[in-house]
Formats: sequence, structure tokens, C-alpha cells
Amino acid sequence: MLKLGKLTDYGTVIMTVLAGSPAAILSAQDIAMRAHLTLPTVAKLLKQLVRAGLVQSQRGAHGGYRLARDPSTITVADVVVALEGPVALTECSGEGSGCQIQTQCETRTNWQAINQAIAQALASVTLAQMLPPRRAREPHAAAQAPHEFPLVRAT
Amino acid sequence: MLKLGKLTDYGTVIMTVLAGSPAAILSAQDIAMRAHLTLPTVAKLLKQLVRAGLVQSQRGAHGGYRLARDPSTITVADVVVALEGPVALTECSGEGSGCQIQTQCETRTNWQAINQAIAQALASVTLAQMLPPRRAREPHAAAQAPHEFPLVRAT
DNA sequence: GCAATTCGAACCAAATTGGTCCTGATTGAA
DNA sequence: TTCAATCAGGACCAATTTGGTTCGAATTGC
Repeated sequence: MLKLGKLTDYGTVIMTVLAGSPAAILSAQDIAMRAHLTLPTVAKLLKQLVRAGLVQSQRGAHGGYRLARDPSTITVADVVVALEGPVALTECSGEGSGCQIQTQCETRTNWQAINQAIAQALASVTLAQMLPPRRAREPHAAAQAPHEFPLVRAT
Repeated sequence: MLKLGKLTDYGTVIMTVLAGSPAAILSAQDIAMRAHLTLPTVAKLLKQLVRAGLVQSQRGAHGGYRLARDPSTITVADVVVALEGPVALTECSGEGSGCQIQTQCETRTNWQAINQAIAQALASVTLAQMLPPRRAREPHAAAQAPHEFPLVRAT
């Protein structure tokens, strides 16, 4: 376990799709098709990513989305924090958490150190690194699905 | 977010309680009181910890629980894995995940690297280090700043 | 045999999550 | 001007997960 939600997973897929065409403005519909996800879900996630400042939106006809920064400056940690909030494994490791069990709370320092280590791990991979190496040119992405793991459910 | 469940948090507290009296056999009732948790919850968690091999149980009258190994050889990762299963942030990063096109999925390598880094962070803190500074404790150098992660480079 | 204690499973309620839908605002173009 | 495309922002529901309890059975010491 220690898993992050499906939506965050989807989010990284969406971000890699956007990273694949950094210059273009893609509609939510377009992104949904390329990511093999449903439109409502993609739209919802894109709104969150816009609010987090990772994605820029263009409203109106022929509007759409594109990355706000260069793919090499956006990390997995950025996406995770945007969709799930800051990393905090335990209540104790947050800020003003009212930890009842005072006696055991010496562990707080350790938890914070672990949190920091995890955040650093997530921050060490950029979108550019997540991007599959492109042999053909850009439009190739529409024909070839980059991902579909979120759609398969073990159940 | 990226949080682990309360029960896992409780689990670490229980383990540190046990680590505080490595030689004694403590009943679930006793542990519950020391950890300031309710008996049913503690009992449930102890069963899981026993099944995972981290704790030994003694049945019958005057029975109870104690750590199966030395506190310095049990890590936070052990507890987390025992209570939540192996670290797998995404479906894609697990073992027999449903991702069919894994061979061309470059993202998978990155996720696995991130998983490994996180597991390592969790494994770098032992129960002995989580104990309150009653005895002569070692500085938590391992968890403080894991500078190097075996993550993929940009190449 | 009796009392203390763990074992295993079933069970329920509540919170979280995944996913959809609707209404309004904005933009470009006919 | 008017219309169609598109994003913005919630509200909303269903399903899963999670936290927590309860009960009877098995085991052991006295």
C-alpha cells in the first residue's frame, strides 16, 4: 500500500501528455482521448492543476490547456502536492496536530525526517524524465496510447 | 496527503511500547493502556503484527506479546509493510500490475525508483531510534538527510 | 475444571474516493 | 450580434476503503 489515489495517477498521465506537446494548446477533450481517460475526470483534474499553477488555461472557443512551466522544471512532487496536498504520513508529522499521546511523541522528529525524505524522492523526478523517448515526431502521440494502466482494475 | 492510515500509526506506537520493554511479555490490555489506545483496536493490530512475524505471542493465562526481534533490527518499513502491504504508489509500479504495455512504458521505471526511495526512507529508521531518548540513543543520521537516491538520471 | 488470554472471523458505521452532471462565464467566428 | 465551443466551479451520488467493535473458539497456567 502507501499508495496515492487513482486521480493523482491520472494526473501524472495528463501532465505527461501535456509535456509531450509543450507548445500546443490542447482541449480537455483532446487530452482525454490521448490519455485514454473520460472527459469529466480529465476536466476535473485539469481544473485542480490550473488552480495549483502547474497548467495554464485558455478559455473560450479553441481554448484549452498547456503546461505553465517547462517540463524539466515540474516534478512528480508538484503534481502529487497539487492533487493530494502536502506529504504527511501521520497526523503527528503535520504542523499543529493535536497529538494526544505525549509520551510517544518523541517520534515526531523521525516522522518529519521520513516525510522529508519521501518528498525529496518525489521531487527528484521531473515531467521531462517521465516522458517516453520520442522516436517519431509529435503527432505520433494521438495514434499511440502512452498509458492505460489506470483503466485496468484488479478488483 | 500521501498519508498512511491511522491504524499503521497506532501500530508504530504499539511497537515502540513493546520496544520499551523488550524482555517482558505484555498483555494486549497492558499495551493498550500504555499506548493510550482502546483494547479492541490494539488487539486487532497485534494479531496482524504477529502474523507478519514482527511480534511473538504467548497464549493462555498470563500470556501476551513481545517483539520477535531486537528493536534495532525492526524498521518503520517493516511495520508499514506488515499493516499496509508493500509500498506501491501506483498500480503501474507493482508486480503483476495490469499494465499491459509495460515494455514500452518508461514511466514504470521512474515509479519503481520512487517507490524504492520511499521504502528506503522508511527502512532507515529503526524502532530503537523511535524510542524516547531514555537510553543512550544514536543520532538519527540515517533518516536526517538521505542525499542520494537510486533514482534515474536525466542521462 | 476454571479463569485469563490470544485467535480468527464477521460485521457495521463513517469517512474518503472516484466519477458524473449541471449551470454559468468566456472567447472566437459566422 | 449571435452562436457554438470551451473552461470554471460546484453540487452531487455511488462505491470503495477505513476505523473500530463484537463474538465465539482455542490455548494455557493454576
